[in-house]
Amino acid sequence: AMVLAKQRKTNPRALAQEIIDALQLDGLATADIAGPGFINFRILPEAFAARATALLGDEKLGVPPVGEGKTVVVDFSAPNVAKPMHVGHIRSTIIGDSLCRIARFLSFKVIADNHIGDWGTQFGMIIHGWKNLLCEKALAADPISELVRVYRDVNAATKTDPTVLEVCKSELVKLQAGDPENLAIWQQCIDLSKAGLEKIYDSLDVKFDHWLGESYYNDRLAGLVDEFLAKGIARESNGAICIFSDGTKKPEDDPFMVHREEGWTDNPAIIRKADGGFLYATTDLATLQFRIDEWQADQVWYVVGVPQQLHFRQIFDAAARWGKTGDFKHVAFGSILGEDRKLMKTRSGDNVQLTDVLTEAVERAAKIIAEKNPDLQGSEAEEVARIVGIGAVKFAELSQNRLTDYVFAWDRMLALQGDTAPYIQFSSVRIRSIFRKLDAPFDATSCEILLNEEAEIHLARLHARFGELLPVVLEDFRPNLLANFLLELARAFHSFFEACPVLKSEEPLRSSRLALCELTGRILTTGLGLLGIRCPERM
RNA sequence: GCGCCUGUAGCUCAGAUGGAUAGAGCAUCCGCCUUCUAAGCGGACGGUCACUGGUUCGAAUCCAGUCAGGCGCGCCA
Repeated sequence: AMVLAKQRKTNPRALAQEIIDALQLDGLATADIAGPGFINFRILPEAFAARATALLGDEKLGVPPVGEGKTVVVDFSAPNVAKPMHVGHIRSTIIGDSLCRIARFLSFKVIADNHIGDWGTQFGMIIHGWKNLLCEKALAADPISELVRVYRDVNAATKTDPTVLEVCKSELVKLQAGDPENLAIWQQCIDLSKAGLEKIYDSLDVKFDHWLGESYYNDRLAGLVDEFLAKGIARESNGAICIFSDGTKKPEDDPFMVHREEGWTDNPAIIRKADGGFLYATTDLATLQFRIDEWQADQVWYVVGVPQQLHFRQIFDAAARWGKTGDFKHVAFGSILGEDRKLMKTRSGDNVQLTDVLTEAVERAAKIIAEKNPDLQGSEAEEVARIVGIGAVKFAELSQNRLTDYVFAWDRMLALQGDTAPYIQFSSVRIRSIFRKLDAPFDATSCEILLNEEAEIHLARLHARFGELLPVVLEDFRPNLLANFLLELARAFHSFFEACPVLKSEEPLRSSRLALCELTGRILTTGLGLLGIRCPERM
């Protein structure tokens, strides 16, 4: 009551008492005054019990359909073809997939689009290498590695021999002009790369609705530039076609202005090079147009690293001037740094590959399973190792704030102890174990939840929070809030598990506790599912 | 030069709209398996929230400045 008391120039504690006297809490809570004028509401256990009981019959677990009627396109992962996915790609892929799952659960119509880099200048080198350096055997064994090798060798050759660079450029020009041979090579590269990518996405349990890469928008780019010119949004400068500031914003808020030693100066987005080629910005604008016009997108979320922030500010600004309206968000994330605290560069080549991380994760999980639960054998043990290992990697990523940079470290990414997915999965396993011991089928919908022990009340309090939390997660695109909530719920369950016997308690307590277990299990598995993490039956 | 992100326990990190004694995990130490899976539970230890000012009854949180790290700023993506 302190803020209000100040406005009214009255005593805060007295005002708090007035407020309390006027309230009708109807057995929902008690209220009392504390400190300088806080009003503390204590929700009664009966109120939490009623809430939890109601949730037992709710498919959506109290989550409101805030996305009803809205279409959102989520642009994430977007690797370049003919290059392996390294650990730097993991954030976009995992965060983006999780946002898709959460948005769907909140009743958005979600379109997951993998905007792969399948039309870059790198194809000049790849095609030249394909024609001259390709080893068929190596290509058959591991296509992406061979493509990378070829690319690297050509790239190295261009450094020493300028004629190689010229040849590469002419291969690129031929490709862009529609030369059948080069197009065929290009198409093969795409197909081989996609097959490799699909394998990783399968193991990560990540799915896309579309794979509309850069090449898909090729034939729209020339028209787009013409339109920007005709509408006066872009103009020629030094031979290139550029979008400049429209002068409506203060320079410091204008993505088309930059400050250098000499003062504020133009910082245009280039949509056509002096040589006639198109760029990243051109493709992105064409892509945005397509998503709005063809897919009727109300929102577009770009799950792309923080270094591209300026690019997206320019794209969104240009789109607005172009008349493309919608709610566009750059869901930026911090960088994964190497041991030297420098950004992991794609071109440095010695980055840790994503497949190696995933393989190692599953192996470490398998080792712990063999140690902790030797009863698990064969294919079941392998399946559990995959669920636990991959889950741990995903959770390591999703449980932290997306904007913080971090130094890649195996042990941190692969931790299976502590605040990790396995901790949460284990609580779900304990719940399933209880239900396996049950002699008769249990129907929670006809149960009433009773709360007496502190551990029970704590559980029910968390149950009530799930539905409130999920919309907040999407407000700022912070799946880590969900991850942290699930840790809290799992922690609360483990405490409950130690303190409150379920099967050995007397009715009606037994049914109540079974219902608490069922509700907890449903929220845990649903919540982990929204992070793209599965729960095993046993572990 | 200007802009964006980050700075919290020995280490790795949480801390939504400003609220009361700043939280987890790892590590260290002490307890708990004849009871539903000990990948667990209970407890201890550990902090000038980078620094300096300001706004406020109240600041890790908002504002200004300083320092440190990362990133970005015309024809790559």
